[in-house]
Amino acid sequence: MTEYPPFAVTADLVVLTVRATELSVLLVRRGVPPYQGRWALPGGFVGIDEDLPDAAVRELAEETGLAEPAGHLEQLGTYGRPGRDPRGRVVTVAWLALLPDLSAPVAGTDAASADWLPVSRLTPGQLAFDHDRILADGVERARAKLEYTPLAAAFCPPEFTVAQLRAVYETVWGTRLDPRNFHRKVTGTPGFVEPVGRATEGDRGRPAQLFRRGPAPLLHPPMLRPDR
Amino acid sequence: MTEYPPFAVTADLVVLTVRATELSVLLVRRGVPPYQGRWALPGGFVGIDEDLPDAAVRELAEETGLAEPAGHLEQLGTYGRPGRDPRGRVVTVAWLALLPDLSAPVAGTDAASADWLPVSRLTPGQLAFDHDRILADGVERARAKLEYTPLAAAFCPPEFTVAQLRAVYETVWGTRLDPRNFHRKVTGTPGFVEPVGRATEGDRGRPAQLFRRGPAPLLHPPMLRPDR
DNA sequence: GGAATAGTGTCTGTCAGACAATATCTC
DNA sequence: GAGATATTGTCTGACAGACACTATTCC
Repeated sequence: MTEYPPFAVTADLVVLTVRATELSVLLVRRGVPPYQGRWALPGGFVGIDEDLPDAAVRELAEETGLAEPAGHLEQLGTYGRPGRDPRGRVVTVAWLALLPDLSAPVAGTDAASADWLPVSRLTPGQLAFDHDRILADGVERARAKLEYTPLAAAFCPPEFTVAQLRAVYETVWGTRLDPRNFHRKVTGTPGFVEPVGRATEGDRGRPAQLFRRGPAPLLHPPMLRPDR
Repeated sequence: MTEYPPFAVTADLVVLTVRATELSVLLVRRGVPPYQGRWALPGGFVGIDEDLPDAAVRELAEETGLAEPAGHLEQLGTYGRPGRDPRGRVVTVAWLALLPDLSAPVAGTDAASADWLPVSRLTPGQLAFDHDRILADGVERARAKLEYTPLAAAFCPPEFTVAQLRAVYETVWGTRLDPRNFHRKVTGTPGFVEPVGRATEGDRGRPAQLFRRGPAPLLHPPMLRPDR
């Protein structure tokens, strides 16, 4: 392999969640140069014998203390502009993870502090490397995928109400949706959600039915985003 | 950089076109091991100072003798399973290109022979490396994108008729579409296509109006694929 | 004129947006 | 009961599928 230009390959993660009406991203504060002290996407180098998805799952587990089963993980894209990392030629494979609100403090094994930050409160140029761009691409991918996949449920706990699911759409899209039309759409699309048979208790108002994520891989017809 | 595991990075291309009612892919016959004599996606190593999109454009130009302007090029995904390349740890960034039918023989600078092969006539396991999988992902991406983008026009020459555009959809999707409903949909969706003001001549039947690709980046509402 | 292809108009069913009405809880 | 939230139902307009019909060319 000495005949081919040597690259380093990293796996970086755009981990999104919905908490308290804010779309938030998991960021770590860098403890070492380059970009020491700056916020960055969690990630790290891919092992020479490690498969790419395995590296992403490993980094996710290391940074969130969470195994993958809940939520959703998919490849987002690969970023490799020369000069994007001052340490050398580093190509990063970025992954998009959608998780329910963990609320519990993020127990990363890394010494560096990690925290959830609302996407709306980040300013361009605030993140290390080209992570602004990667984050923007991840958010846009998530917004688009809510339209034609049942992936919004990945932001919810295993059992959720229609209102919780609607809050996900409203938060990620930054719009308001009519609760009645949304309810009809969600419960009327085959395979989107499945009724659990139980209802919430103790909240204000009429108890809401609980649902689980359904088996449909795609939404037909899609959930339409207002405007556009 | 000696502290990080060394990878080789390649750029591979899924170049699709529509010719004579067949969705076809540009393949090269490998002249050297590994997989000598087998068909493979065109591609090659990324230079140590070369940006990833530049490498894709360069490979496309080398293999097709064509500058990019016509058609469409986007990143498809990155494949890096250990063992996918017997030469060592090679991660490949795959790109999807959609081009009009060049018809002219492919004038690649590579000595290896290159040719267009109908996607439908390839059998699993026929391609080198994991290129079967990459090709399948590319075809699926193209099929999906025809639904919600005006990208079908990337398969057409700069000026085209509604019937030509319909033939693209029918070929890529493998379905038949009602010419009258299709015409209404295409001409009625703002920004999909723009009339040139001239018509075809010399063909059998009533002359058809010519159109150019319109400015809309997305189709709203989408073009619906029959069944599903 | 006949065959072929382009384009328009009509009917109907599906579905989204607007919103009234009802159900069932907490306080 | 008042307030809040969930759920059902109704009306209407947009649009896709089916398909009759007209327009314009080549032969």
